[in-house]
Amino acid sequence: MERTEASTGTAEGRRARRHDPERRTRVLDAALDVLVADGVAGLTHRKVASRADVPLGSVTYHFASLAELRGEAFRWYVEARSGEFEALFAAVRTPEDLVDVLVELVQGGPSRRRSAVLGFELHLAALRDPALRVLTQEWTRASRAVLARFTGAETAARLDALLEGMILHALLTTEPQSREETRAAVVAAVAPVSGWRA
Amino acid sequence: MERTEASTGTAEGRRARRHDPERRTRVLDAALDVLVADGVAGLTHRKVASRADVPLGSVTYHFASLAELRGEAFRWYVEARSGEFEALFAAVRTPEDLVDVLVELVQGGPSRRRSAVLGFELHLAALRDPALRVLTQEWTRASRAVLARFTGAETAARLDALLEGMILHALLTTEPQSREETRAAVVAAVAPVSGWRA
Amino acid sequence: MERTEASTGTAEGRRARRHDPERRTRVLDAALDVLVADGVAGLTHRKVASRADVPLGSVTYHFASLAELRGEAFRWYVEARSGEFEALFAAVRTPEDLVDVLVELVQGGPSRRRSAVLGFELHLAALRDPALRVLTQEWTRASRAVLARFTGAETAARLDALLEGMILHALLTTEPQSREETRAAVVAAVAPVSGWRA
Amino acid sequence: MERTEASTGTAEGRRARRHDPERRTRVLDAALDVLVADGVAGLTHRKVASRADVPLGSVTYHFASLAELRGEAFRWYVEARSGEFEALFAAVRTPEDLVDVLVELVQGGPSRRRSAVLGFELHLAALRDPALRVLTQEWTRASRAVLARFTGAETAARLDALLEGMILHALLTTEPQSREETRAAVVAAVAPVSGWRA
DNA sequence: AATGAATGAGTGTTCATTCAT
DNA sequence: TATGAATGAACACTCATTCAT
Repeated sequence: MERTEASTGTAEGRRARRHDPERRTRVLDAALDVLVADGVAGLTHRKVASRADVPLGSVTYHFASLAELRGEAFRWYVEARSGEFEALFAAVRTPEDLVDVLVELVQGGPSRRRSAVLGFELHLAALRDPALRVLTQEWTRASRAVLARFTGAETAARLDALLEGMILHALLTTEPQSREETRAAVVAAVAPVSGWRA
Repeated sequence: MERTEASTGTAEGRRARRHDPERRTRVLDAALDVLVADGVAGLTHRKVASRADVPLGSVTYHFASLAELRGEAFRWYVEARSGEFEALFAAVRTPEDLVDVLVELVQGGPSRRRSAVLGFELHLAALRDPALRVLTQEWTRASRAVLARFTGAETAARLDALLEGMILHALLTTEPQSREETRAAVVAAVAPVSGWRA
Repeated sequence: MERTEASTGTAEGRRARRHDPERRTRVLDAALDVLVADGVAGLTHRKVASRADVPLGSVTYHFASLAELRGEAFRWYVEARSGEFEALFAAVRTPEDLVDVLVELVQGGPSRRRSAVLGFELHLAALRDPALRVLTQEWTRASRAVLARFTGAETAARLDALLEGMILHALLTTEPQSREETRAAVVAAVAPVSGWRA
Repeated sequence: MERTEASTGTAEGRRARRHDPERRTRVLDAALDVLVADGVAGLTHRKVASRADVPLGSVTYHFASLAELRGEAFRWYVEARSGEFEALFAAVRTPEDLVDVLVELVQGGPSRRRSAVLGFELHLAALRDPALRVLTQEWTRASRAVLARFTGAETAARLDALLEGMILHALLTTEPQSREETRAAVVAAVAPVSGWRA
């Protein structure tokens, strides 16, 4: 179904091909929009259908249950975010570069908010849904792996925790931490790095 | 029921408190139980009533809306947790004591799980409900104040973030961090303390 | 109950007498306010209590049931309105006076609206509640009696119907009838009066 | 059910109408039954569902809110009644015919009661719901237009008001007006007709 | 006499899910 | 393949009414 390109030369095949995956991802994107706006609690077939501008039946057709829709949406998110995360560090050459990127990660404005909110929604949902825990573990593993390339595994783990906490606080506070404080915290967490590896 | 009539002060106190507070706090405790078990999304009048073993109408009588019930429950939790948190550090005399307490905070088993889950539920809910943000700010302020007594304000802030992140990871991971790693991370975060203050 | 003045010379009787009726009528007035604002369907103990600024229990204490409250409120209204109606015609000396008063009755602005709305609420409620029908009959009898003093019984009946219909239309229309049309209609209905009687 | 499949035009027509209109109109009829029996105040989804013998969900599916259901039911009623009203006057040839029809309209027994009750319910509800006022205006316009064909606009308006008032009184009184009195009132209201037009 | 507490019935509405087409 | 119709369970909330004090 996913790779029958050779066999789907007919008009019908092409049409189906053209419609279906487009639908699916549009629905998943809409689901993420709803998750950002209303949280896991507010995710409903109807809201997703409305936001994706597809019939209600289309959502239930593509996703057997709401749990599946939620899971697929979060999977879609983790994949996308892992890629972005990876990309962020592609240009890091020096410890200073690393710090810059990490500070930007925490202080990142509204553009980063969506991603951060989805991350915490996923973490909290995973607390009760083992199927989602696969995703949080994958995400934790991936992000630590990226950090570990520069800092080693142990520092990566604590750095990861620090970032998570700082981002959560940044989302909620009305008096945001100054860039300097954030930088100082990041530097302190990265500092113990004995040998630079990038 | 918990006090004999003879011991309950004034007539007003007796009349006003005969039925109410027992009910109210029992309902709030039940609400927290539901929040731990099913999250903010799963908080319903019915579940709370059932767990508190009171009629449905009793919940809606004491709390005008579900939002109010949720808010009061979280307020109740923040108050209680602030007290516990404060108490944890009462016996801290040396930097080593401080580290011990913090490690215990992160590694703390099932007993701490309830509190941690409620904390994250509150944080996520506060993202969308300004009324709850008052509580997260109060909680953040209070916990940092306690830490700052030993470490100074700036270190307290980053320590707070680190703890938050580590606790969140601890809740979700299947391969918990070793006590040594946790200790190392905490020590590193506390280390910059120039002058000990306790 | 209504005429024990001679026997209630005691302090208790006096106190009850002094507090009770004040409360009662304030509640009844509040009930009429609610009836005007929200209709018979919207009449609830709580709304009445709130508008009268008395405790909920006070309403249920003075009126055994919602039906009783409704009935007493309407009775209060009919009594008051009958008096006003009577008074309106006190100064009528000539057929021209009569017409003036009737036109004013129909065209009467917002001041008359409250009364008109209550009247129709009562009529419609009486359709299903025989207890209220006593009141509509009393009101119809009283208003016709007043009119009949000037026009005779038969003309009074049709005049009454005409007024009722015109008032109802006036309440609902966006393009109100001109004063001249109203006057013409009233004159035509009064005209057949062979012999003037006032 | 009312049409054989062979007679229902296009495929689209058939598919779209297989289930829906039967349901929808059955629900609307049931809603009118409830309105007659219990008034606007007594209109509930559950009563309607029960009377229409459909599941509760079916009512909320077809009508997004109770207000919509109420509005659609009244619209349905106004359309039907306008037709009936129109038809009543189809055979009118002389002023005497007109009077006969009008008298019948007022004196009309139980058969007319349902219609009259719905009319007053609509009028009272329209007092508070602007959406319904569209319907009362349409109904007033339509009925006056019919009358005006025989009497001219101005007489039609006052005739309309008179009829409304007489019908309302007829609904409520225990001692109904005699046919002769009704006839006399109608004749007097129609009399001013200068030139007969039918 | 007066009232706050309490409760169970009932309301409008939302929703995930199923199913016929 | 895709979707509108349909449904029954559950929800937050309102309320008349009862009752202990």
